[in-house]
Amino acid sequence: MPRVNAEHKEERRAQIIAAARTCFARAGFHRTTLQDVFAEANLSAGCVYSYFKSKEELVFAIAEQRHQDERAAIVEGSSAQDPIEGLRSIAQRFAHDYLGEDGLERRLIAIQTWSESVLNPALLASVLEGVEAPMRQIAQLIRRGQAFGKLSTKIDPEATARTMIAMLHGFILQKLWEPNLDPAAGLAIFERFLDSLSVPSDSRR
Amino acid sequence: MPRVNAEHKEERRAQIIAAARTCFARAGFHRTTLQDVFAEANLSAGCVYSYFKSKEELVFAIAEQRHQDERAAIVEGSSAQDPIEGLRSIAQRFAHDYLGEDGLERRLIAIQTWSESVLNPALLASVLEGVEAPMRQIAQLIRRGQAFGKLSTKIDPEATARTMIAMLHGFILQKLWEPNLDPAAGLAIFERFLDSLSVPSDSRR
Amino acid sequence: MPRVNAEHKEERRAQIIAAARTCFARAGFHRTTLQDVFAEANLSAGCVYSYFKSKEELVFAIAEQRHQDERAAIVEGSSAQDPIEGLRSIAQRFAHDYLGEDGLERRLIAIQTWSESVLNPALLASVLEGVEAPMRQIAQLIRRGQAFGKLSTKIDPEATARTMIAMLHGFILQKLWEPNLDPAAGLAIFERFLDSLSVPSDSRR
Amino acid sequence: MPRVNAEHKEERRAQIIAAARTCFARAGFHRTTLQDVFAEANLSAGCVYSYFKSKEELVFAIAEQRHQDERAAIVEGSSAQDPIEGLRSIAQRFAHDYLGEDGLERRLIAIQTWSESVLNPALLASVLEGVEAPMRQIAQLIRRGQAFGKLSTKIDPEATARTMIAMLHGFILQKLWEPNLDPAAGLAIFERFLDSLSVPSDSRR
DNA sequence: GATGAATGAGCCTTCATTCAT
DNA sequence: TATGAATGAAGGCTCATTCAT
Repeated sequence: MPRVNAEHKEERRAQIIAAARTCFARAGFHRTTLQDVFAEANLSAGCVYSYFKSKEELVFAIAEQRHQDERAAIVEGSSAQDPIEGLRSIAQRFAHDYLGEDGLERRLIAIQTWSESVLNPALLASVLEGVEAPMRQIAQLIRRGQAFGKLSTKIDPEATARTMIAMLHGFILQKLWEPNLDPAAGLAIFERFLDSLSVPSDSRR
Repeated sequence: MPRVNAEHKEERRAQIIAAARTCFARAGFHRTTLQDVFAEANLSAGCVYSYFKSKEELVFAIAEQRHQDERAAIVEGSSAQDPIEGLRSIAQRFAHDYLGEDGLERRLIAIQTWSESVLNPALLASVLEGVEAPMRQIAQLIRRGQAFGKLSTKIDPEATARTMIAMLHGFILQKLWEPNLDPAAGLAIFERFLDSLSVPSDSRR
Repeated sequence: MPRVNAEHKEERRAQIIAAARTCFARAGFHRTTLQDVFAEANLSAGCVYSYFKSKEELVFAIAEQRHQDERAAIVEGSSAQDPIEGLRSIAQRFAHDYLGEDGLERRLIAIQTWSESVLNPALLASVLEGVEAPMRQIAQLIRRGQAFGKLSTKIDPEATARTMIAMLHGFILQKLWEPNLDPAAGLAIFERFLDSLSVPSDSRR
Repeated sequence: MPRVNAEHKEERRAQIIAAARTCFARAGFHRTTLQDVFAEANLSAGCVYSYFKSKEELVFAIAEQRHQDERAAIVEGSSAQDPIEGLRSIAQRFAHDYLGEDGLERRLIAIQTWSESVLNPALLASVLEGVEAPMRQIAQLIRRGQAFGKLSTKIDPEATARTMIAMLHGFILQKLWEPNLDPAAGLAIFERFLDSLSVPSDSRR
């Protein structure tokens, strides 16, 4: 029995995924050949194929990984005591990860995934879950904010959450198109948006 | 006679672009083969090639057409007397075109174009112009609204315009992922957002 | 409209099939690469693929062609007045085509087809029809021979036909294994076999 | 201890050959991958490779095994006192092994081997020996039958033996194509054929 | 001896593009 | 101008074989 265990396999998987992310971010899913990935990962075709049985599966694995990361980000925010702080925390976390200077690869993978998802049901399911999980958490935080009297009860938690997500996604696109865009301006708007949802008496910051 | 030729050429171009849009919406840029387009357009390979000298050029032409349509939409909105009404009009026009039930093809083409643009400088230039032209118009309307005392002078016209666009794009993505999504809820939020930008005394509608 | 008509297409098809037969006879279905066929046919990959949409289809087309040829051979024999002469004629025709010195390619294709047919239902159907059509014709001739009092009524026409086919196939195998084998000896045996089926009074030759 | 090792090695070899036969019968030589064989044998790649140094060698070993079995069958028949009984015994033994309901795997291996042998000199040598050894034995029996006055001296012992083998092989093919075929009818014909070779006075059974 | 992860040459197939008619 | 048969480079994927453990 060779000295290869589950841990080694997990490392290889990660190595392949990392290489694929690099390639996909550089050239997109379709323009990236698997040869590119093999070269980037320093692995042979056969080896990569023993971990992912098609290019599609590799694409899917990368989408899944993205959503796992996002879920982790949300859990953090949801644990905040103050729901407003929770919202702010989630927004900042996402803004940092996706709009920050280090987020380029993430952004590039994101848009590829979005674009691919509309033509690939399996990917769509993954993207949907990745979008809806945060949406539910945000709506939940809003509801808690309303219960605590900190957010206006006139707003619809679901629609508001949806809008927040829309703004984030829209900013991701803009940051891709204009790499020098300062995400701070966007965040400021977001704060103002949050404020607009707050109960009048509570105008702050 | 040259007029007839020019007209005929323009018709053929339109016919090819329409066929390509249909194909691209159905299967994406990369999964669509030019033979698919030839079949959809009922034209031969050679004929299509005499109008577009590569697949890339066809993709580019479609992106351009998209932005021409959008520019037309904006001009309408900018001509409104009341800047707030102008903003609302632009928002509704975009919402109708991109979020309505008939907008599916447009949405599919849009996301393909966005995704492609980050890897294709020529396309990026086209997309950028298509995004920034509306943004400038909206910022201009906001500035006029501020000048008329209808919008708070505390807001940054550019950042706000950027946010409006971001929300629209984000909703386009969501409508692609959840085709049954009712954009009305999102629009309501948008209205509330607009309201939040208005001067306090002026709470309306 | 280019100067290409149905006739031209039929010629190309034949050209490809001929090249494929040559390759398959030389190296077998599995060891033959399509590149080999392209080279032998002096055609590009794309061109061949516009006539046969997979390697399997090419294999199938060759099996079909074989059976069409055989059917033609049978029709000849069936038209003979004397049923015994008809049987002899069919046997000689098959012996000439499959056991003669020019029949090497045919034999090689035959055994490849047989071997492949047991693992490929579509091919099996083709082979079965190719075997059973002659079998039916032979049985029919035997029955006519019995009716004319020239063949013993004790023999089962179907089983006898089956046995004649079995002998032919078996000789094809032997001729493949021993290329110098003289098929005349086999034919002589066949004659003796025919005699053994004849009514006693009629011992001849 | 060396005895144990040799025994163990022989067992492993047999285990591998059995697994390979199963796979080859299921999918043919070419469609069977060695990984299929590893799985069927429950052995690792390295282990199998220490017994057979290539796929081709495995194929060859299987062909050899087949002929060893056949030789055993013949020895039995040759030991009969009565040459006619000896012929009948050999025929029945082969018919049972290759045409019986349990003979499917054997038939499938046989046709694969035949087909492969025409393209593989080493295999051809093995097949030839496998075919000619029985043929010689049968011819010998016929000659004994003639010497004993039980078979017509007009027949050519070699050609007749060859014909008997041809019939058997032909029936094997037919049984592969029509699995429900009852070989009894064929055997009856064979008996009649044998009878036809007998001296007239001796019409029996 | 046994393991099985890894290798990489090479196969089948696709499709953007060309050009003789 | 229009046709569509033909091209051929290149991509996804397989699988016989090796070798460090």
